[in-house]
Amino acid sequence: MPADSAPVLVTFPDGTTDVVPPGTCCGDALARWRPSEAPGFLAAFLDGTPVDLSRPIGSAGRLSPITFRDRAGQAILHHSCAHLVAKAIVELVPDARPTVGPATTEGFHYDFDMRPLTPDDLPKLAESMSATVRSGERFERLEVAKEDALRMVSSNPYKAGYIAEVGAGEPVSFYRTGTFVDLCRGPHVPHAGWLKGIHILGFSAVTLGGVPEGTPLQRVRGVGFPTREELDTYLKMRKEAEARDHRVLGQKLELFTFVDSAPGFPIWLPRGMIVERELESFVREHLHASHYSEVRTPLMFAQSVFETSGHWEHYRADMFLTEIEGRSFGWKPMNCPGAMLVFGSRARSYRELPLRLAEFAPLHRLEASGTIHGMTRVREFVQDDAHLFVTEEQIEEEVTNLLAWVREAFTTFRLGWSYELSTRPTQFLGEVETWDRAEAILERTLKGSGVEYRVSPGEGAFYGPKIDIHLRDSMGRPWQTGTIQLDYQMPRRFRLEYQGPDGQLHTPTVIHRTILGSVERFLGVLLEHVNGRLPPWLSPEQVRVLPVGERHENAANDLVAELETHGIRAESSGSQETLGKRVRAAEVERVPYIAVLGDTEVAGGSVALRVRGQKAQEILSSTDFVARVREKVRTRSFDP
RNA sequence: GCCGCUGUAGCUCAGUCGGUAGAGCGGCUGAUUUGUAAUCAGCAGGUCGGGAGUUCGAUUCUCCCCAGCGGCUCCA
Repeated sequence: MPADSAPVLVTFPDGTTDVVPPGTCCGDALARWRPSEAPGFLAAFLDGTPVDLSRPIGSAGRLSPITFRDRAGQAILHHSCAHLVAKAIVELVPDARPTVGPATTEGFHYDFDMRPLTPDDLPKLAESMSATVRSGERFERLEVAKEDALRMVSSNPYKAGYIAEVGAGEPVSFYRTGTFVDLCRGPHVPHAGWLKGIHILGFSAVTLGGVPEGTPLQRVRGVGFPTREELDTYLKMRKEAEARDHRVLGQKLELFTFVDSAPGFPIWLPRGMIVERELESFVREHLHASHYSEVRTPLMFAQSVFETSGHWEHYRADMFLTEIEGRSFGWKPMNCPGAMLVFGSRARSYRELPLRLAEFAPLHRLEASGTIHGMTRVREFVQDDAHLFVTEEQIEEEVTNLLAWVREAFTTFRLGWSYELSTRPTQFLGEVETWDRAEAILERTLKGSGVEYRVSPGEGAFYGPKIDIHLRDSMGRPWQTGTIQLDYQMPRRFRLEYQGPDGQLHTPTVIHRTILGSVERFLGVLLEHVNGRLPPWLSPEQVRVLPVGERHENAANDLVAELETHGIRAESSGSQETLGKRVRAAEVERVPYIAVLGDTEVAGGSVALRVRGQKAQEILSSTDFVARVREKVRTRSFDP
């Protein structure tokens, strides 16, 4: 009996086994194992490799199902959606040349070399895709020899390029959906009927490989779900996320604004300024406890300072430059040069180390016009910045303390964050050995602190490796906030020295670090995270006092005065409007505490308290109320 | 910076097939004195993003610029 006609032993994830006829496909084998769940299987792992359900099982092996609940399943479904988009595009624009269409974290995109898309194309694409979904056409795998594959894509140099990367002698796979055939590794969902929840989110031009002068490709972005209902749920969530946009909230809550004549330069409004100052106070409290000193250095320096720091060579393109009496000056994009000058302002002893210099100065960076984005990407911003001058032996302890502060700070805001270790870039200062040593220290510290982190090779600053902290906004876009960077170069370039216990002069190492990062960006992300409902300690207005009627207005004013003497930001809202309307206004304006005063309260020296977001009221004495608000603010409670 | 789209009152938006614009919210005034998410009425508010062109006439059509939005790239 030939080997390929012998029954095959299949092992399932629960350890059970089955013997199936040769040539049985993965889908059928899985259906025999779990008949009731089989309709949810969209692909399979065969010996750990993702494959189509239609893949025949060649020899004994482990088989497990993939569903949309699995990360891998989502990627497979999303990628299948990308094929549907490509099919629709090619039908609409026959000379469009598809390039790549990967699944992404949220959905998928597909890039095409074609004429620019317009909004009018979208309904046509949607109609075409839904016709394919209705047809339920199968995703059919074709395996061909490399030479044949190259012939099949002769009109598409992009695809030919991908095939060229396939090893000699290896077969190349294509997938056919109806009349559309696309080069693809697979696997795919069994048929187009799986893609009822496909939706195009938008399109845009992208430059191939990030090369600005390259041919722009048209990128179609989308999401996909197995059912229409799941898509609707997603779109609803997305709409809610859009409503939490910090640019909208910032304007509604009168925190900040922008004008056309200062693109990328935020205007902090009075209420926003309160939040900004509270954030700074939060940081300063920590700085004080952790033995930092605060300094303030010039916003501008002559070119020579930036030549010394290395910015002139490595960062000039992103700096605002100006000329003063014929001399070239630059607006500082970072605080480090100033910190170096402070350290160098007199002779230093090893007894002063670690010397921790904090600075909250405004920084200016000439960000490209297409990149500025609300408060999260601006041209002028303030960081909770500091430079720690240390001996090499002190680095690890300082970085460990910083990681602890990261944890404390972000936990206060109930924000989730992630770490990224960025290593030596192609353009760098100093010696490779120094970089290796610095990278090793950071890695050791991260491991020692027991945190998860991702490594980004080549993404370090030009003067040293760094640990970056990332947050995500309401739309899931990642933003870098904090950063901890090691620097052996700048102190040397500024000829900084301290006298060691050995009587010799040594060059200190510097740790550049900011935890919240830019206060602007941080507030932007935070606003989206809390949907504008800032914790009481950060709220510009902490208490709104509402007199029920005219005769309660004096009592309301007295309560506001009482709150203010305790440092609580309170305002009363007169009685011209109905109580319902004023309650609504306070809720819409995200005031954490609403205190209503009517006959009962005035008579009893109490307030009817409505906590933001909670319909239920509570009657308590005004003394207790004041104490409660004070306590929530003092402890920086997240919830009111 | 690149590609596409958008730009009408403080905000959200309608409208003008080319004949200089309207609503709701907000603001102001008045009436109402209200018990927990929108009381009623009146009034004010716009060189329709800026500039040029076509036209008897441009907010509307064309071009240029500016800004915003979505991506790309880059970054705190």
